[in-house]
Amino acid sequence: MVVKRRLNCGSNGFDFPNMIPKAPRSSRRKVSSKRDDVDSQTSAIDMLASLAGKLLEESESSSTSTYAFGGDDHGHLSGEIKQEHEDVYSKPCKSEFSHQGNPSSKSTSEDTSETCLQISSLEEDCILEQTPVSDCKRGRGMKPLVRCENKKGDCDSLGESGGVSEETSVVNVDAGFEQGEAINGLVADTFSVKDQSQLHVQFPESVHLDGDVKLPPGTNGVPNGSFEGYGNHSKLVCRDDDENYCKYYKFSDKCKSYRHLTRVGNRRVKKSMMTKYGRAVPRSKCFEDTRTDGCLKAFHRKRKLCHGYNPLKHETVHSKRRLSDKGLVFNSDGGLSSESVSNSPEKGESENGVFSAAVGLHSKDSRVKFSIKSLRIPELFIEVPETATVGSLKRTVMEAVTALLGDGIHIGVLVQGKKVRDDNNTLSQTGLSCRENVGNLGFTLEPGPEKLPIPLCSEHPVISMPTDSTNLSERSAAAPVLDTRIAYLLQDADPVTNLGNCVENNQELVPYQSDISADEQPSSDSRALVAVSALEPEALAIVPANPKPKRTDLSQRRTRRPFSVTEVEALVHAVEELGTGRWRDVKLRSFENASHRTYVDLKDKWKTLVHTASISPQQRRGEPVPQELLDRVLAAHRYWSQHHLKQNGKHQAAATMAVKSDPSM
DNA sequence: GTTAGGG
DNA sequence: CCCTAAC
Repeated sequence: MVVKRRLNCGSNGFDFPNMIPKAPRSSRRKVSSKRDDVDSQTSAIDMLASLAGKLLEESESSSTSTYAFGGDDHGHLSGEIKQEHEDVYSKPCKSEFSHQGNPSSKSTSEDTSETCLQISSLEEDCILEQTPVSDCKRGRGMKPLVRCENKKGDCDSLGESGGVSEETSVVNVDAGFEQGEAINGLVADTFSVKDQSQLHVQFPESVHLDGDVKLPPGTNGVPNGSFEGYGNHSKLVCRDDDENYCKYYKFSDKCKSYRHLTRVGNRRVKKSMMTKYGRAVPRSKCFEDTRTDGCLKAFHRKRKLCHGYNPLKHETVHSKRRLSDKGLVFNSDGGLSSESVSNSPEKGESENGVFSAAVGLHSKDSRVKFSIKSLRIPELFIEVPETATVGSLKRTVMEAVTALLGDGIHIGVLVQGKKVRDDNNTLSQTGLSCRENVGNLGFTLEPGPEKLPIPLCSEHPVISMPTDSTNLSERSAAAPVLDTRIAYLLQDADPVTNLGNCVENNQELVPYQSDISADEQPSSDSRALVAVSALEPEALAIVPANPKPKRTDLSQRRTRRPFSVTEVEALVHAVEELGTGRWRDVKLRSFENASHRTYVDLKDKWKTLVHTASISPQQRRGEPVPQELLDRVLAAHRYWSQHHLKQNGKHQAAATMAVKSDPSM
């Protein structure tokens, strides 16, 4: 049988954690009062659960996986998860998965009595498919195999739809990445983009399951990884005993089936509904905020919530792109680390991530022909919230790649490891006229040079090591406050000398926004993004092939970049001296290097500061601004309000005087 | 291009 | 942060 269920989660696709039922419906209602309307719909999760339940019911003694659910007094689930190492693909599913109400299921799986639950996230929709194992083995994008064992019947969905009362929930997720790279806890393996590009999917520590996840001895999984890769499959085990987390987000509307079931080990977690590069939230669908802290409410209030607006404070999708081990790392928490860029496109290094510029160079007559096999996309590090769906992940990657190749990226040329900066030189002048140069030519993808960010300040001189790819995620995870998006700085080293240096500037990058991207990116040359190793003519077309990234709507709005206290202080100070109404001067005076702060921004910020200072502290949100600063804001505001009046009066008076004294006027 | 103010 | 009007 093939149970195909469209969850209509829009671009959200699946929320794996949410696929695991965890609490009795009764208790869940407590968590979410708006679930009633959901119950009427047979959720895909129920389906999943039932299948998994069946499966596990039968193999409960097999102890391949034990997810003991237990409910606490609050209806929370508790339990432990043990990793299952059996390869679901190498092994036939052991359950019959005959789902009630879907007798047909048996027919298809009759021969083997094996059925796997196949979940495909396609395009805008989420599709759950219950298919025979054989189908499960088909190489498709993402094929999570879900097995659920629901102990104590806490997995109501399981029990309900599957008639199973005791089982364990284990979601085996076949990452489905090319070549079966598995998502592995914090770091998913490479994601092949055009064979060579790599995409590392990182799940922030914050979204990892807490210590209740037990890994069997010998497991090399990440302790708190929500995904543990093994072989070609990543297993996702979730445990939910935290109501808060459960309530964190909930798809409303059509996405009700997706509830966040995982628990986060600590509160440093940033939850995100949006991806950096794309949307974790379907454009046409919104999350239902069930929290009371207003954190999300504020977000939700944004009218463009579902239209690509990125609430940075909730962002956990960290998109980074870097040049192999020494490249750039873009991350969503405002950081961009320009790791030492390999300036020597040596051949044969593609395996370990070093981009190679294996560009075929042929010299015929006076013509030089290039054959670029493929353009390599730099490593893309994308940190997504566990609530992100596979579909959104795909889109995120796609958008990231698209953005990379968009007009925000320029092509750089490397000859013998050196960047050719003079575009006016001929190839022969550059040394590209003979066969000896084959292999010495490289191309890089780099941000446009026209917009170079400038160091804002040195308050957060965070420097990460080139290979410290996890540092960013850790740092973000460790961010004490949800919206600790600091205004990072950037060491604007000379592009040339920058090569080989490790530089991080925490400029926020929004690659999918070409304008922003280009704007934010530090020195261009140091940010060579990609190099090539190529050879397929069509690959070359990649660059021009993406003339129109989906940024039409995404680039509409700039990324929100909350002012840091430091910035506020600088603003206040400037206004104190210059007064309001001279925003351009304020900008030039104190934010000249903050390319992302326009004088309009400063003006707006001042406006909000005045407002903030006027309201009670309880009503304030976001990163708290020292009262001292707010006091100064009010003082300055008052002062200049009067002062302006005086000035205006003077000016008017002066003007009047001038008119009167000047007959020509 | 700036500034001011509403959204 | 966006948009627009006004200068």
